[in-house]
Amino acid sequence: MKLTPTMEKFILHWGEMGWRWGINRSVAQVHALLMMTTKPLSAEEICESLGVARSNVSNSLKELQGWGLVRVVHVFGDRREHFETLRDVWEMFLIILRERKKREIDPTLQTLRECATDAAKDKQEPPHTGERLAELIEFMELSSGWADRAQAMSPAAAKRLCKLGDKVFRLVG
Amino acid sequence: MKLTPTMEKFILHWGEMGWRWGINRSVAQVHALLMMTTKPLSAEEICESLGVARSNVSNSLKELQGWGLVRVVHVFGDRREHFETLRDVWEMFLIILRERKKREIDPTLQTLRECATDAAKDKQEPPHTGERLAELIEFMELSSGWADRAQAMSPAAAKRLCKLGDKVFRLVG
DNA sequence: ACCAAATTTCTCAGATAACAGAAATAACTA
DNA sequence: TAGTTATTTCTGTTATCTGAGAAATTTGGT
Repeated sequence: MKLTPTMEKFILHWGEMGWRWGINRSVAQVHALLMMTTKPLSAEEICESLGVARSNVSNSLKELQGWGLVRVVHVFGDRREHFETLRDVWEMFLIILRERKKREIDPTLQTLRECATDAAKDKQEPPHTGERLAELIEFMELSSGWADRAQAMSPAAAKRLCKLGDKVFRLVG
Repeated sequence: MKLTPTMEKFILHWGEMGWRWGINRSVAQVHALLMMTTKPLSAEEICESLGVARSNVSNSLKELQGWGLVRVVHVFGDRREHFETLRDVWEMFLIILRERKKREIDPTLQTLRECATDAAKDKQEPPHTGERLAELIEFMELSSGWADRAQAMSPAAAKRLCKLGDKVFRLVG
């Protein structure tokens, strides 16, 4: 698996971007590599292609499987596990949306609600604390609702919705 | 500026969440603190409240001003600069959207396009590389378009759109 | 111009995360 | 069951990030 210059460039950039969004660089790079290859790769091949340690690849693949972005595939005549990522960008997007909602929005909403009830009980608490929290909660609840509806869509429907473009925004002038 | 338990809890959580999205913990904490206070705070006060070094606060505030999330305010009879964040969650959201688009989506789109033209030139490049890149580019372009339209909205319009909820999704069945 | 206060920049230490390599475990084959 | 290969877990090192404190600079007042 010798990488072409184009692939290298893409992998480097994807790693960097993933990192900016709180994803480990190696994890993002493994994902990028799998996106660029059609055939499933063994851990060994990923390792060689990216020039990172075997153990690192193993952990990155586990992480990506945890996100549901990478699947194990078996190849005839080969004991080793092979790995592939989803081929549909839209499906990937919806999965990431679902996971980040579960991992970040839901817990945040819960914390905010706890804070709000605490603030309501505690007489020491200045009144604006509750107000600010209420605004945040409203925002997060609406985001949460959108995320739920979005992830309930098929990838094709998501694509269609995006393509509607201006029509959607015209709903609110 | 003694913090109430509720504020502390919120600040800790916001710091953690910001960190998961690639924002420095202190930066997110300063932001959280400013969200929870109505009156503008001096760097000194922020420093004491959060128990971090003065220099750290200085840098965090610079970072937040770079995002456009924090503004300098002057207070009568006080030489020192005071800081406040936006009071509207929706406006904050739109600003973050705009910034992240500028910092991450736009450069990614540019890199992807460069990769695509490189791949088209290079005869060594397997054909599926170009196909995959084209899919990614389409996705990023649509995202980019949505982000542009969203950031062109007023915060109030954004809120209205979110509240429409199901109606939007029914556009695509 | 000088002094004092405020702010920023610089440097360095500590904490954390990333990663390589070794060791251990598991899975398959004969 | 022994031997081989694949995979994971563990451990220690390296790199990176974070943030404190000092030093330098800027700003404002007299």
